[in-house]
Amino acid sequence: MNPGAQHPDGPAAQPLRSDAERNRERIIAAARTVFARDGLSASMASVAREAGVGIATMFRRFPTKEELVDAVFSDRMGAYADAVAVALDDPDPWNGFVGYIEAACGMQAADSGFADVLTMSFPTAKVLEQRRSEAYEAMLRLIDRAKATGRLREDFDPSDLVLIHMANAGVVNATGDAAPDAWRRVVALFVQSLEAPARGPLPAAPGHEPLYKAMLRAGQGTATPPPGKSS
Amino acid sequence: MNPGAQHPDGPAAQPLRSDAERNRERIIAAARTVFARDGLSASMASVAREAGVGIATMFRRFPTKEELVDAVFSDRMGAYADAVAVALDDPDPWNGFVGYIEAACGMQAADSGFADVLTMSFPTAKVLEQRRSEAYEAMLRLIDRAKATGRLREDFDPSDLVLIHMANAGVVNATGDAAPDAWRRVVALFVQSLEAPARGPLPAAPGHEPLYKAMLRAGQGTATPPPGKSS
DNA sequence: TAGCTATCGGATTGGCCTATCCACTTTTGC
DNA sequence: GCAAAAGTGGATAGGCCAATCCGATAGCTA
Repeated sequence: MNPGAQHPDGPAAQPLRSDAERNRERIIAAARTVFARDGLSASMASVAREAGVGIATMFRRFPTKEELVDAVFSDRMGAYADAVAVALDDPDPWNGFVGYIEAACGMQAADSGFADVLTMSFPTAKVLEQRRSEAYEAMLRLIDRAKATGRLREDFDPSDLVLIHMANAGVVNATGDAAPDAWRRVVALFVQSLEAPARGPLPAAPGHEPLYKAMLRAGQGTATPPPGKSS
Repeated sequence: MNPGAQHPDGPAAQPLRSDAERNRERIIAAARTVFARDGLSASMASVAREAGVGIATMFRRFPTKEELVDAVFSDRMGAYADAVAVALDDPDPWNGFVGYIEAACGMQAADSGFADVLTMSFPTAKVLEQRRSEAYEAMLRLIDRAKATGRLREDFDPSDLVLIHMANAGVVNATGDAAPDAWRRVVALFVQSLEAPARGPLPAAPGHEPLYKAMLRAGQGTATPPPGKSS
């Protein structure tokens, strides 16, 4: 796909040898499959198995799971950001807002790994977090536009979207293949509760810092199983 | 090896020796603590450690995790059923309904293990499932009453409560201590979307069988890590 | 109190996980 | 073609987990 330019080191720190590059792509493709099926809790070993490469190759290319997550999901997060952009183009802001929520939650339903990514934070996954924050900025505008038309309740907070993704992740993970469309009903309920006029006040939003801390903690957990943690 | 057994077989199939009974209580108390903190994914070994008993004692008393779950959560599920009963006593059915949802989700927030229990099914946990179905029956009446007053939307389905619990479990598990009250806001949104008149149609409810299958699958997973599962 | 037996709990087996090491193979540049 | 560099994957260490075995211990009953 792109010759140099892997992740953090820079555009072309050192082009990989052809077979190495091939294996790298195979690993990413395998991870896409495995993470989509099993979520981010899938093991590095299972990805290597799926890719048909040795465990060592896995760890040489992606020393931490965060780096793998970055490589696998940064483009999907790009698609997520695009969905926000599309929503911003909708002449009807409320319509755009609703369509965006449904699209975003649909992406969660289609990919367990991405469902996890949307509720976790990975500080070292630079590209991924960059895309995430692009999406976030656009989302703020989307929310403002929707509020301006008066169809989105005034007390809606951007962090509510994170909560919705956490809730949706819960539904998606719990139902899996057994009830693959259950999330649609839940999301529809959410959307209807967001339409103005509000039917009542809401408890205070958790605030960004605590939520970020929660997402961070969840992300850390993914990296390495607790080294020591007894009583 | 084990002549009588304790709970499911009857009140006192074979009274345990005093030290055994003491250990049994210690294990249950420890499990209450550990499950509340770590959810049902906590290991049997960690419960034994917390209880200060040997691993063997653990497995002798509770050969499967389901039996332990039964012993630990059947009384909490009883409290859950009581919450429904209390709600049924409320002169205002809608008020009772809303209070019940908030109480139930609050129980999830206060106990990660119980949050899991409400989204999983454990066929062999007889007492627990008995209580669950008692609660379910009462809940059906609660829903009918709330609908009869016209304040609960007509298209509300009993299975929606399961979905709400799955969503709430997602929020509770994701936020943890970092944002301990986030669930309140999510639940408030849900409640407002349930009040009549409905603001729009909903996608079809998933139906009980698929949801039950989902809960069953989740419960199975808890018992034993997949014996074999490669591609 | 004495002996029988239920019960205890550490050691152990076998599985899966993360992570590293090192002898062998492939690619690349000349 | 050929050698050096880059890359590969199996073996392996160390950890946690479920589950079982068996010598030691503690409770119960006569």
